[in-house]
Amino acid sequence: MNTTRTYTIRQLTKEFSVTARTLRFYEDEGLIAPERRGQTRIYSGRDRARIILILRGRRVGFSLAEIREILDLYGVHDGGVTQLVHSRKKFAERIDTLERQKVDIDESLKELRKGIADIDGKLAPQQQAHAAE
Amino acid sequence: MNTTRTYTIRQLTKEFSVTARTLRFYEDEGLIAPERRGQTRIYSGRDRARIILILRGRRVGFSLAEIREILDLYGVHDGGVTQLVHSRKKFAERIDTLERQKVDIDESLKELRKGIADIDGKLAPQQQAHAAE
DNA sequence: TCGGCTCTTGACGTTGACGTAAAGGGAAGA
DNA sequence: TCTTCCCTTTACGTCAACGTCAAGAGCCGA
Repeated sequence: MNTTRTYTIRQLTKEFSVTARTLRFYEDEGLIAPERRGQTRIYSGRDRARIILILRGRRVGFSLAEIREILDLYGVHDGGVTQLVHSRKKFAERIDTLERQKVDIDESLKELRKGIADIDGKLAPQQQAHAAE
Repeated sequence: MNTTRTYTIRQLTKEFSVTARTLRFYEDEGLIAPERRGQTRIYSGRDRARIILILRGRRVGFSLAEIREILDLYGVHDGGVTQLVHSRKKFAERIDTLERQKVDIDESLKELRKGIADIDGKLAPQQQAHAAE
């Protein structure tokens, strides 16, 4: 396959709508480690995949420290049983927080939809044909 | 009903596991406006309800500025049609971002569960009875 | 009356996640 | 060769969301 495909920093900034500063910052923080051609960074498909995970983790509210921890977990699939059990626990913790978060989101959605319903009620006291956008 | 029930700052900090500094900060930012008995803050049931909304908004990743905007929307149920339509649009925007966020969360959950499955695979190559915690 | 507790208002400090400006290198096209 | 990009590092700046003193007021039981 094209596991040999590489990317420049500029390509990735455009693809993901982030600045070069951001990608360099993630590198400083140890979240990615692109190779170099001379000075210039060369991002592999693996780097790109990690960036996708990082950005999604960010969108769901994880801090970069938490994201780094999760990324590290994916790498530790060797190591002893103790390590594996520990990693499993960490994964389970993240799953729990995300599921709690889904509940919060559903609650918020309920509130917001109630807000819309209230408005629609005041917006169409007599008439009827004005539901969808 | 007991709409007359009031709360001290200390009670609320304990109930919601936040510091007094946080509640005062939210007041400075215009998110709540408790009354005063002399110098001391007296929180009403309505204040408490707003705090619940604020904390939940925070958990789902809204900034305080966004939360304040949403809270303001709930107050503007008067005003002209233009206002109402504008509020409705804002509500709809928030709903959209939350639904996109649910997708992100589901994606993350899939990844994390895959991580657990991988670990379980390496953790029990021969034996079978070792699933739940 | 005196600690001790909780409340208050400043006001400066901190942390995370970058933004932004300065100064320079290398390649490519006019 | 000169200008123009895009790349780099270094380093100080910024913004949100509080934390952390400092200094003082009010009240309550001993």
